[in-house]
Amino acid sequence: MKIATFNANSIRSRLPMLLQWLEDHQPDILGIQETKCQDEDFPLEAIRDAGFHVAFKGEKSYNGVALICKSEPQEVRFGFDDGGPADETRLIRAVVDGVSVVNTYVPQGRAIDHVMYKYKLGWYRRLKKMFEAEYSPDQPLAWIGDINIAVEPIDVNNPAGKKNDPCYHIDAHNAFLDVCSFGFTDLLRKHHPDEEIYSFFDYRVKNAVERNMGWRIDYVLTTASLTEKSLACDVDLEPRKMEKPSDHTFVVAEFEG
Amino acid sequence: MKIATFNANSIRSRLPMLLQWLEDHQPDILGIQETKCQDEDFPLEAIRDAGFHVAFKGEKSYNGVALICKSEPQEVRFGFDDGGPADETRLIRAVVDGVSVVNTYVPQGRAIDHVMYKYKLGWYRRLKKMFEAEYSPDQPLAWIGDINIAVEPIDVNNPAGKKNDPCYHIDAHNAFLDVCSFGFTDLLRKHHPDEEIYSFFDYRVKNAVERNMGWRIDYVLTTASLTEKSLACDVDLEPRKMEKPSDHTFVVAEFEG
DNA sequence: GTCATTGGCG
DNA sequence: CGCCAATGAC
Repeated sequence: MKIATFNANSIRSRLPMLLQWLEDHQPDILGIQETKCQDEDFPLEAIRDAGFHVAFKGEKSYNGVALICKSEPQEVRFGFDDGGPADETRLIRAVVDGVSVVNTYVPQGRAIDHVMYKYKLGWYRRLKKMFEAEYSPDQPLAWIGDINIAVEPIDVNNPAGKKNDPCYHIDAHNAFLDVCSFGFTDLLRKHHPDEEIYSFFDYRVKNAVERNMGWRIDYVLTTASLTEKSLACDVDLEPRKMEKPSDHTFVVAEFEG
Repeated sequence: MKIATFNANSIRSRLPMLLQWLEDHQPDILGIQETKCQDEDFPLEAIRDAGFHVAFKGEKSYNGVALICKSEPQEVRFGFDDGGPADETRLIRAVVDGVSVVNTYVPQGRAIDHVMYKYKLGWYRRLKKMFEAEYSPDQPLAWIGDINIAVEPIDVNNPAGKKNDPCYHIDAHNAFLDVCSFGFTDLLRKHHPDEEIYSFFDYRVKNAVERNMGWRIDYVLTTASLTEKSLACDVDLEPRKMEKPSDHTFVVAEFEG
């Protein structure tokens, strides 16, 4: 079984390469973030024609999430249900082949003194409550997506210079680690304890991929039963090197069975 | 000798295909219209590297003309010099290998009840005066470019429906024919008296090229001494069929010697 | 439909 | 740098 995540930065702009990637890698579950399109513009047919089911919710210009699956996703739900902003275009959940999947596009936060950063930290608290209320660490559960946090120094180029970045600030680290305490393991780090592997490279940094100047902010996190079956987890850098890439690339985890 | 014209609809967007076309066809003179770029952004070096001289004048977003030549163009001039609007980015003249060349991007006219249509008709009158004042029908002279008029019913798909189009209206026909009375021969029509051959296909018409639903609004017109040497004149439809084409394509005339 | 523009965003 | 949006031209 293969579970992957990809921030597409516009699924319409990335459709040709996405279809190629689906054909080449045949993931069982692929979570997409930043589809950046309204539901009526979503390239549903092309993805179905490639042999996949898909559930999605988007809006004009911003956000937008999708789950692309070999099997039909069950119990598809969008957003929070806790009385706060639902953020339905940032959170999609489903059950696929008996595995619960939560695909998130966590708010980036803008700046640590910005109201959106407070919102981001709150988003992690709400996420933890959701996991506690609706899931168990004993069940097969995968949390995937663009979580907009690099956790350890090894997860970002020049960590010392990023202390006040909303994606590397200490409060963000703690917020993320608190959700992980529910029972999640970061699969890429499990399989690559010491490697500077990044999943996002800012367009504005020249030759960022070649110079390996990026961030690891896209994750596949799993509870124990899945973690035990995990065989590998890697970033696929090839799509980031192609023509007209997303600024993010794919993180792919492979499991027994 | 080969003289050609091409409305590029952005020379920067069309640069790869233009360079390929230059390499393949090696024109002696190619007039470009709608370069749509300021002079500092003009892809001068790429064209020189392909083995051509080039003279050009453009502006941001709109208009822009160029002459791309095997030999260095002499006596290069831009625009009218009659006291009216010079329109320097719509008219370029030069002498190349002893042949006088006038490359025009005539105003489209918007609509027959629009002030720009009056301006277009006036433009043709100014053009005739320029030919009369500065050229002779006895000299080798080529008037090339996007003239934004289809002259005969055969020059446009569904002529009956185009009577009120600023590119097919009777006043436009007369304005154009009056300039031709200076001594110009329409070379494509000379070599193809009965064929529905078009040089422009609206992007908005689906499969316009395959259905041959277009306009002939790009011309190579010559005075007698050149007309006598003319061996062929054709529209090259291939560039219009490629990826990301201009809405216009090349008209190419071949001459003895 | 395909250019170009400006402006917002990350 | 490369998405998005809106607008204008043809």
